[in-house]
Amino acid sequence: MEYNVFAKACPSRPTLEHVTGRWGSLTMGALVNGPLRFNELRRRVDGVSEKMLSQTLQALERDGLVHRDAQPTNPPRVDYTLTPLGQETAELLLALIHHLEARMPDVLQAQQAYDAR
Amino acid sequence: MEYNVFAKACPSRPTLEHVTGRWGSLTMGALVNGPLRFNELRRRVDGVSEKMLSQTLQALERDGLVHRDAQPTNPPRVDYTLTPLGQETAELLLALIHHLEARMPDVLQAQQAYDAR
DNA sequence: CAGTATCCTGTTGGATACTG
DNA sequence: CAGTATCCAACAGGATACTG
Repeated sequence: MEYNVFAKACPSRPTLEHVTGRWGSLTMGALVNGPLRFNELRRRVDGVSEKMLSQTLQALERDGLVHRDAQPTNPPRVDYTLTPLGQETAELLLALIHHLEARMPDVLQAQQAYDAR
Repeated sequence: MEYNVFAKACPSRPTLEHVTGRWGSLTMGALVNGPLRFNELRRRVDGVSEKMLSQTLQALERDGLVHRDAQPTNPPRVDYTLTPLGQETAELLLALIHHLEARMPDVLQAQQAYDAR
């Protein structure tokens, strides 16, 4: 069986969207250096709401990319970790992110040229 | 100057969203093997509407990732190409896409285990 | 062919309040 | 702390019709 993300109904497409989506990519990226708790993640992923972070983590957990470790203590403590598959994925994502960050001067220049037309 | 996509106001964040967004990633991926015309792209990126493809291409062109080459003929002919920066970016994106496609069996298994809880 | 314009619906997603 | 529940505004995005 071949998976092809360019096909509308391929099951890989939702997963790609979870990984590359607005909050998915930043969440994966934030976890690449080790486990984080819910509110630590919220602070790292600047701008995310509780609701969206929760939804994002659930989708990534369901895809087997993130592992959720809840301690039944009071107050509760939940650590989020990348699974091995998630770690590999996050590293590819980070390569993309770092590449874009490094080339932002070029991007900004292109935007100015475009807007000046 | 340092760019950091995890910061809410960093100019790199919109660009990351263009590249990784629902249609951006597929559009970049479709162009990695060479130029395509508008309707060729539409067929490759299964499910995209004219409107979204047009918007996506404009955003990517503004970021300097895609080059738009319009011939003033009748009927019109427009070729979309990746810029050198776009080509580098698309290759990193493709690495991610291919990795996910290859690991989809693991993902589907994780989803089933999650849903069975 | 390569779009743009318009309309309209569904989803995204933020704010707020509340729970274990 | 780590969420869930609810409400609502904004926007994404599809369908259709039209233009150069």
